[in-house]
Amino acid sequence: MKIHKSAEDYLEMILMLQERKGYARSIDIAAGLSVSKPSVSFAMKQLRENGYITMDEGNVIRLTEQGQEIASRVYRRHKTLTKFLVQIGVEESQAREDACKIEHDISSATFEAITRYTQE
Amino acid sequence: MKIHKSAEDYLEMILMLQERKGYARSIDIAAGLSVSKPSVSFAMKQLRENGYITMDEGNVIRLTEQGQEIASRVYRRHKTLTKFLVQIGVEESQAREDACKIEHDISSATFEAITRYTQE
DNA sequence: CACCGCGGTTAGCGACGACTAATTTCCGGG
DNA sequence: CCCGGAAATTAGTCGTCGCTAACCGCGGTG
Repeated sequence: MKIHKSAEDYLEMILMLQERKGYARSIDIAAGLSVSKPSVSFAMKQLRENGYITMDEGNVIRLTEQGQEIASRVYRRHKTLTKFLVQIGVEESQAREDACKIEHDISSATFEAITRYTQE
Repeated sequence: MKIHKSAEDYLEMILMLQERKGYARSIDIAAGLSVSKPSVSFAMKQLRENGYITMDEGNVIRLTEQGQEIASRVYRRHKTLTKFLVQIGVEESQAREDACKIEHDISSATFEAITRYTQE
């Protein structure tokens, strides 16, 4: 399975919810990403079938090792990009919004260059 | 009509071809973007119907004022982003590739911040 | 003059990701 | 015990974007 942008977004949101609330359910993801419940349901089915997440009886979603890896990578990019944008003068919420889109597109070379810049 | 990423790419490529070769035909666009002829044909139909381009009897494609505006904006972003990435240490061809994706996503606020940075 | 190739187009198909509407399942309170 | 609400799912639809196969029209050349 190839991981698409939307799948990365879903995995990232699961991680964010775990940090923020301690758990993640489909409904929370729908709210967090402003998509409909069925969209989340379908996406979770795909992620489940491909071994990126598990769902227990209470419908709580957990990341598998594979899922965790992707989620972490995307989330790290998200934070770094946001920080970078703020640093060059973009307003916080705008920075977050743009980071959200860019995080899926850039090569690791570019990400590393930005990381380097941000740390200076 | 809402202009999508793909439409932006087509318009940008038309502008690039005009600069590089003096004219743009569907077949050149297909080669430039690595897509099939029918994909270009269909895209040109949309752009034509929505007033972004014209095609003369020789099938040469020209940008209308509206089309020119979008193409220029995207192209400007493309160049600025590439320059920026190279500046922070990304290898040229990688920079171009990443710029190609980012150019569609960033807000004007972010673009302006990057422009500012690049000029310093 | 007949043929071939190039460029463009039409028709038909598939993947993906979103949506709405409707159904299922479960749980807590009256 | 029954009902209502919350969460998840299924079914069905749509829009975007790509593709292949097949066809059209035109111009140059043997």
